[in-house]
Amino acid sequence: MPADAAIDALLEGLNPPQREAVTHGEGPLLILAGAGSGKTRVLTHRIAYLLRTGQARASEILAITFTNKAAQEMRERVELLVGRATRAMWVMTFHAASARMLRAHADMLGYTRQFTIYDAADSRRLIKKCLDDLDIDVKRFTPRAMQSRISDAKNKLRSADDYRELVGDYFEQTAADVYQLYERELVRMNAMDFDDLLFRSVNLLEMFQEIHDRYAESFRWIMVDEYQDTNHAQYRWLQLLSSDHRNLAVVGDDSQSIYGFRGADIRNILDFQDDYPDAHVVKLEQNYRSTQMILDAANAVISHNRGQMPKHLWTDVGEGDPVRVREMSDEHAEARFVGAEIQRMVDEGVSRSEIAVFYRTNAQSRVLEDMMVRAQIGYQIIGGTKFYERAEIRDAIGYLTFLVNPQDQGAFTRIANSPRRGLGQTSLSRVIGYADASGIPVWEAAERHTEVPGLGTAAKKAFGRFMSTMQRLKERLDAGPPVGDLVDELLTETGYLDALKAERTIEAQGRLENLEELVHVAREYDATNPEGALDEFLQQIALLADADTIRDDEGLVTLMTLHNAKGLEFPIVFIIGLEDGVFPHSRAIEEGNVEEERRLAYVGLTRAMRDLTLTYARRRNSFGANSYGLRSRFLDEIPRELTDQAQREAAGLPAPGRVASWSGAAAASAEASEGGNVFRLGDDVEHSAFGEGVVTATEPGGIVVVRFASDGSERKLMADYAPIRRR
DNA sequence: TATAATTCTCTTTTT
DNA sequence: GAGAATTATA
Repeated sequence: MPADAAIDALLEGLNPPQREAVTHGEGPLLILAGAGSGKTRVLTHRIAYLLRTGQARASEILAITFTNKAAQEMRERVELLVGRATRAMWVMTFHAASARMLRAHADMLGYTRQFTIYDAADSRRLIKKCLDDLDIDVKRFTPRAMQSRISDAKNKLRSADDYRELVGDYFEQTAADVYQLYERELVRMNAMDFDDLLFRSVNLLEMFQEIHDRYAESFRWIMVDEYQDTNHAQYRWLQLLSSDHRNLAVVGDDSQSIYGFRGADIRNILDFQDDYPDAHVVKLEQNYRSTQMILDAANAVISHNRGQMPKHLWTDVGEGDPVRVREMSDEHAEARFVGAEIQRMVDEGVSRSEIAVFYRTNAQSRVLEDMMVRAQIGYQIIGGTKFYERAEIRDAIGYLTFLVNPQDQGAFTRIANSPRRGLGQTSLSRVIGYADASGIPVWEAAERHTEVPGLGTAAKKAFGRFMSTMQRLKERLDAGPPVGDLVDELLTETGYLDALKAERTIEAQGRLENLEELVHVAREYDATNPEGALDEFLQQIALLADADTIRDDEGLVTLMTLHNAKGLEFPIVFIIGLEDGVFPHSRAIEEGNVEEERRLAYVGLTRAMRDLTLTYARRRNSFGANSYGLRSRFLDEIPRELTDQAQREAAGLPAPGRVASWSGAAAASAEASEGGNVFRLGDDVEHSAFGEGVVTATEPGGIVVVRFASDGSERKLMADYAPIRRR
């Protein structure tokens, strides 16, 4: 060990197992990192250590994450340790690294380097088209189901032919047909979907020895984050790159494997030691994040899963407060309760950015969002309807895509008649048909519209105008302008902006603003990538994840799904909708995937640093109809002494988590129909003097605690005598 | 060919 | 209950 002061500094402050992982030299390394055990710290310090000790050069480092945000964070933290050398490293997601390799060697696979990356929606549209072309009933064989089969096959590195050999029933037979056509269409359009990025880069490494050797020799040190979420394609990808030198260090936690539905194979981490019998294994079990109460609750829940790798998370930050569990009458009361609690905390000096609310499905965010707006609490929602899924943004990107990739019929179909140019379904099909028949890019077919059989005079004229605009833009593109300028000009020249302005509606106004935002995004890209090209910009936004849009320290409460919460931490966490059927999700229950849901619960619980509140509702409106749920089984897996229910019972209150008995509910509704003075948590009330408020607590003796909107004050009132009524 | 009206799905989770 | 997809109408 070199007695270098800089190296000592690097190891300072690390606990013994962390230090072990950082200083491990050559050979496979498995780091089992419990939640909050400082794995990013270990990874970044390991990279710095390898450089400092002269074992590795920066260009030999490949560090893989799942989201751009995680990659960005890792890059920044490594840079703090080693400075500029970071630039020579590949610190990025699986998909970004794959795309980069594929761009360099696209021609080897029959693609051009301008290939389009299709996101899930693009891919589904193409699958729909394939189904139509094959004359398959999309009611029986939904594009969605087909997409999931195809994606599943690709994640297992099965080509259409491979898949066909394994086909069992008629459904799979059909899926094989669709897969085959879909694949052919993708190649023809010079496009790849997300799964292809991995699949095709594995192809590349397997088929071309010299390319394989080049990358395998170049990346002598490979590090992988969130290894428990890798799928088979990613597994093979890593194997191809690391089998020569075997310097593969993976970090993960089997208890946090939550992407099985997307093909992640938990066996990758469970079997790592079988794959590499000489692997060095380090367990990080000291948690630096949460209180003991929170950890105990999380440990208790996860212990109901079978076959976990044994580990004992512990902390020395202290006992902390019990986990709060609250029952609400419905999802609105639940949202109001969360809002009132957030307001109370903010009044006590908590920053909004310290608070997060998690839920199982994106649909649950709506009620919360309504509440946050009404309560005027600043918030950010991660995921759901995404910026890049809006029609106008997709149109703009469609234009850019078509400019870059003249073979992309999907992009062509999208934009040719947007704004309206009198180019309907029929005319577009004729041009595409001509392109297919003559084996030319659709761009060229549209240019040669005079040769297209069956095209009317009006359509020919419209195509002429449209394509001369596109040609002008293409020339502009070839001059290599900043991407921001190009987007701006494109929207003007194509008449897109004028068409929107002419609408003079509020929606159109919103769309214009969104497009302005896109121009802004492009200009930011230009600023950070002075050499950047349009295809790279397109790749970057295609591979953007929801999680990448999370902003820090903006005084905003963060609302997101439990999946998006992985890897994050917040001092104060609310998890809502803890009902069987919601969480665990009904579909998971049906399919027998409750263990994955439980891991998701574990992920959620362990995000909280000091304050954790879990809520559930007796009644919930889903799909337009009321449904009555039971509290989540996960709640019952938390020992009572870790929650505040036991305390509240001791204080003479009915345990709030247990009021679910329907005698209580019946009594409450009877009271309500008589207009009596029984108030429940989350009720909106009106006081003749203080105005509107919400019930934040009830106490024995008919006392209710009400927070008033007017001044934010909280007052205890006698329900029977105070001048309040339910709104 | 474009719009308006009406019928259907749909809700897990996402790189 | 909302959005997309389909169908009817101009």
